[in-house]
Amino acid sequence: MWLSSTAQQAIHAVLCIASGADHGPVRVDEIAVVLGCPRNYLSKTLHALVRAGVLRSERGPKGGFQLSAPPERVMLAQVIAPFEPVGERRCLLGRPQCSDKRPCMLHERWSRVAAPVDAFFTKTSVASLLDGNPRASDAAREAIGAVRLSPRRKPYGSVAR
Amino acid sequence: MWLSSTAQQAIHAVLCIASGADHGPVRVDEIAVVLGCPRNYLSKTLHALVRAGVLRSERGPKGGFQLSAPPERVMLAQVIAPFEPVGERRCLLGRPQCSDKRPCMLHERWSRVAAPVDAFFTKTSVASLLDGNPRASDAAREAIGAVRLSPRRKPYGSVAR
DNA sequence: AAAGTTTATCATATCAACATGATGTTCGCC
DNA sequence: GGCGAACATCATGTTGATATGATAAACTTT
Repeated sequence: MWLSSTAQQAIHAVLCIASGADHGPVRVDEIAVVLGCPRNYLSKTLHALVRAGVLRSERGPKGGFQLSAPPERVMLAQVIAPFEPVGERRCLLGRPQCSDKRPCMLHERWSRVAAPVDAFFTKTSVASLLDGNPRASDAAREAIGAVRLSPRRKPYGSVAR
Repeated sequence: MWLSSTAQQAIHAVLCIASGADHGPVRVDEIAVVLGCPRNYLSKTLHALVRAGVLRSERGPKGGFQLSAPPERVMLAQVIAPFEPVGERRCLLGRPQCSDKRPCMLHERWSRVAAPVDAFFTKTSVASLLDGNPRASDAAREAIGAVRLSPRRKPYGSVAR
């Protein structure tokens, strides 16, 4: 249930990128280490976010990924949209015809529960996650593995594992 | 996102069985026609529900599937449990360590949205879906394809498509 | 006991998500 | 211009959910 692992990866990566923004672009390899996920697969995921207009990427030295808009304006829904249908109507029985007009037996009750979930994704910004959350701010930041890097130019391939 | 197609199938099938209860056991083939799904795959799904204690099955003529408890006591959570982790803690970032003690940046906000979803599944009974729902009762019943059968012994293979 | 109906199960096929490795492309820097 | 750093992409592999077809097992009726 819930999000596919790719969508989770996308959110996690975007949070990494946003939290490392003051150091300039963040590289795939850094993110991959933090997330503990395969580099090339992550690369594909990030590129999908570039195509979706959420991120900007630059190649070459000093390259990497950045948010393409201030974090206040980047919503979780945008981040997971390329990987997961967000507001799309889903019937718990899988009936394609299911709608407000032609509801299934579960439709009304389910809608009341599902709507807040949609709202969560469309209304929660990346910024609100970074600095919002008064309690557990530092702990969570640590927990997520905020990119504290960054003696850039550290010896290539020195994976902290 | 949401339920796997197998879990949807399970809910739909259980509603069929419950709504056809007064005619005795409901056969796989009938359900398969209503759901428009492959017979053998459905059979496997239903058998999983038998193993889970949600259904009882009988073989041979006059056989089929029945609820193993009155519909008031069969909750949706039980129905989807064999196919989908229900109350299991899920972190939006996929961090296994994520918990109330060691929350990720999203944990608290997400929990507030996710908890009602869990509650929906654990608190909604099959019975409440069949007769509850004052409005749209008949329409929904029709829409779901309630098993109105049932001149049992209708010519085998007469698919109403 | 034989025939017919129904669920149970096994072997296998298909497809999409997830993942890996090799190679191409663009950029900054000397 | 040439080198190396970084993203981009391609070909391929792995895995699990979904599906199919054949066969076995259990039951009812006669």
